[in-house]
Amino acid sequence: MPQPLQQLFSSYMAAKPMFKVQAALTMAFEPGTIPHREKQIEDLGRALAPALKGSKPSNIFIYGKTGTGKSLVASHVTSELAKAAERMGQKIKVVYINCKMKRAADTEYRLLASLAKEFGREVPFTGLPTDQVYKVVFEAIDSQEQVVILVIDEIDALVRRTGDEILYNLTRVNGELKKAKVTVIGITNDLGFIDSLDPRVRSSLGEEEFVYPPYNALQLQDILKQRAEMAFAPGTVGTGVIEKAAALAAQEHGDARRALDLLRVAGELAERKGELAVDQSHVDSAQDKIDTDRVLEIIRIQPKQSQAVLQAIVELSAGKDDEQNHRVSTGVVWDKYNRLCADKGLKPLTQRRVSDLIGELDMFGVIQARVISHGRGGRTRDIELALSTGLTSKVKSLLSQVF
DNA sequence: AGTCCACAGGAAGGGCAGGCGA
DNA sequence: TCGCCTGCCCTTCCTGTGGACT
Repeated sequence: MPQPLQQLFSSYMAAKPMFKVQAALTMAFEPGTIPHREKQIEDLGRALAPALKGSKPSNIFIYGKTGTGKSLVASHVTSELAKAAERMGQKIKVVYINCKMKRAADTEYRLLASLAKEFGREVPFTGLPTDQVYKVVFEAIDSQEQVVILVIDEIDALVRRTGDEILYNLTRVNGELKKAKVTVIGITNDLGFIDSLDPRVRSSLGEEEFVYPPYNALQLQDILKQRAEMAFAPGTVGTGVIEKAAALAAQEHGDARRALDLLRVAGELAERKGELAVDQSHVDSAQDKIDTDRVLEIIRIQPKQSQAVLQAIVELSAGKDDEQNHRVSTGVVWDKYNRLCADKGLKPLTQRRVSDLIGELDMFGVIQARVISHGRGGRTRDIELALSTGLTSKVKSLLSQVF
């Protein structure tokens, strides 16, 4: 092995470690206390307390933007509840399901299959009629006297994909159960979500509603201080680092997840450079790195057709500044995409489908597509790349590897 | 006020792969 | 092996629409 590499490894091992417990800077980590969510914890606890007497708590809906502590509070309160129940000899089972988890709970069937699994029943990945899976799940739940608290995180993702029938069925489940009782806690970051539901589902699921406000910069600082103390070795966090990470995250609608990511990545960058402490410049670099990594990862995992649509948009945006300065509309993208497909021997999709793919890319934040009417020029989307110049070139080289 | 464009976007359904029980 | 069921991706067909133009 070459000598420089040996040196690198030795100095890496000799360096004082920056992190004590790096996991403390992730959302999944549960700190003992949750700052600035005392009221929300108490409210939720109060709402769920009837379960300790064996009665069914109201169904609950929790709203709040990303990183406002919804999932954290829900998991904290439900696990404390489960502990209390154990102490008091009451049977409470908490099931947490995240609907954004690919291939776990993003369709009605998969959600039911995951539920069945939680209760120790195996259901094949696919193949069974849905009503049979419902039957398996209901039987499993009703196998003993218990209160089941079903926490469905990112519930809007599930409903968007599969419709609200599943929620209707879940909220009506109590009529069919003899021994067990089921309470549903729905968590979403889509504030308009409940309005889009069937009125019957809305009234039964939204028996209690809580809205979690975003954190402000000062609150984010408290959260970061608490986590940084657990995560970093003493004296490794420079002055102003926490304040800066908190301020940047507060600009993005008070997202605690973002704040934690910034701090963690800043620490990783500093450690990789072999520095003794994190300083404010590392937070800036972390901001860039997080954005870049997220976008590139999204693009990388897109299906080929979606990548081809993006490639068409990238090429059109590149030619936008010179003489033609044409609008990039759905039709223009579709033409370009068709030519690209012909070049690469890819079977082109219909305009209808491409229109949906454009919508998806917009949702991911890779492009910006606004529906706009040009009068007789028709109604279409105005499409532009939503990437910084540096990122655009990285995206280009990523796409050129694919095509 | 009416027309008309270039789509948006909803609804229905086809075809496929994965998986079941008979 | 066959018939049946599912999710997923896609096409086909359709109605709806904002605003420039007549």
